[in-house]
Amino acid sequence: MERKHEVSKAVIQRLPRYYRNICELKAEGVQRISSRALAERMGLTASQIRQDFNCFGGFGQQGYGYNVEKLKDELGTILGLDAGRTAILLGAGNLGRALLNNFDFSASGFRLLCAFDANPELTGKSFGGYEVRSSDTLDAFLAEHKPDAVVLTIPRGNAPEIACDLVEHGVRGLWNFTGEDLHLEGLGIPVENVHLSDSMMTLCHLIGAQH
Amino acid sequence: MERKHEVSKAVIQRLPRYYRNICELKAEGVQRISSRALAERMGLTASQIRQDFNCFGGFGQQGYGYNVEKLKDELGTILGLDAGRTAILLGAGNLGRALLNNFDFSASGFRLLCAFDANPELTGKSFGGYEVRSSDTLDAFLAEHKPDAVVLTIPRGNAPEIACDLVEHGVRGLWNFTGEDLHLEGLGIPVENVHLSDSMMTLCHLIGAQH
DNA sequence: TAGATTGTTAATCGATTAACAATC
DNA sequence: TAGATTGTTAATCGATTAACAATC
Repeated sequence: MERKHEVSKAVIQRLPRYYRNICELKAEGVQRISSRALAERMGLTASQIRQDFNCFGGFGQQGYGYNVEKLKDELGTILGLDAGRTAILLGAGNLGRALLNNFDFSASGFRLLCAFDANPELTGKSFGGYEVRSSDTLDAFLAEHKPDAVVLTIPRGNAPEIACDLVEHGVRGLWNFTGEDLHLEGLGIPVENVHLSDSMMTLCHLIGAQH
Repeated sequence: MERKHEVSKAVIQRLPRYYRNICELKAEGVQRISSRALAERMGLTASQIRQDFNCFGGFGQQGYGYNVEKLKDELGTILGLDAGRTAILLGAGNLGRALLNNFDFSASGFRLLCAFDANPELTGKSFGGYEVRSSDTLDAFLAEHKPDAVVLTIPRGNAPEIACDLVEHGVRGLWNFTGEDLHLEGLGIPVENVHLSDSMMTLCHLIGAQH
């Protein structure tokens, strides 16, 4: 279970997809699966799957394969889905409200505590069951509840300053939708910069590149 | 401008990010930039940038660097943003409506024609200026307007069948939000499978992996 | 036991980086 | 011209695949 050396970024980025597929298998009632069968299902090679899993210590069994239930638990633990992480959302505009209303935070390992917005008209309202509080109360909230992560759905502009400020107040990770890439790896703070348009542009390119 | 051999997936996935940064530079009034300066800004190496750009033919100038305006145009053309692609959206539920209301399709190279939904209560309504039509009229619409891409925001379940059906009706690319990975590369159809939760799970893992 | 499939080492492949001649 | 910076080839690095001994 202890990982040897550093696990490469390529492997880590495949973990959620593994987890998703294993959850599907479990839902389908499958109890065990070989690297070969999983590879076929996911469009990977069996070798790669075994290499990837072994970054975190072997949890298969020779001659048998992988127990689906156990694998799901192991992957969930590696991803930290059971670590009880907490998050808040900053910026309850269109995008922020869409996430509050629709995104299943708990399925991604986070308990969302509440949202914050500078617009006083939103204060006290709720979306998706999450209360919007005044930005004025943010610092006090951070000090008291120490959320692990912040979902940044504020407009771009002063995003870098706000991000630094959050980190200084103890925030340990950012899910950044501002459109402005943030890089706090130097501070040891992971950031996921989300750019939906990147994937749509890639599609645009690939459509043109069709033979 | 003609590309030699096949351009690797790694390069293609960096294109939107290049484009974004070059647009920012142009907005800042910068007229030329060297691979070195761009590398510093983006956290890459100058070597990689030159290699990447040269996949599509050199558009720099020795001793000078890259002209920002020209680079923006070249990257835009490579991405196909000026190719006049069209798209429709299928499934005007919460997620579909959030995209209709908020996502800037034209900035990603697509003119969104309209949306479709099976729910008759939505027929005729508009979101973000896009009309929702009855799914019953979809096939006729596809035959007449031949959109290049479909934004799939229907619930998962029969997504694979619907995807195949769309492709048979001439659709050339999918932006897939159903949560169920679609792989139509075998048919030569590019698909962008979007999983927002993957990035949130990765963040969850990385927060736990902090030293 | 025999068959199957893992864990792990070695080989291959591809992508990134370094170096430098070409040239603006 | 001299200086700067590209385009491109060669070297390095890392990730993927193949192979196989270990073992359930």
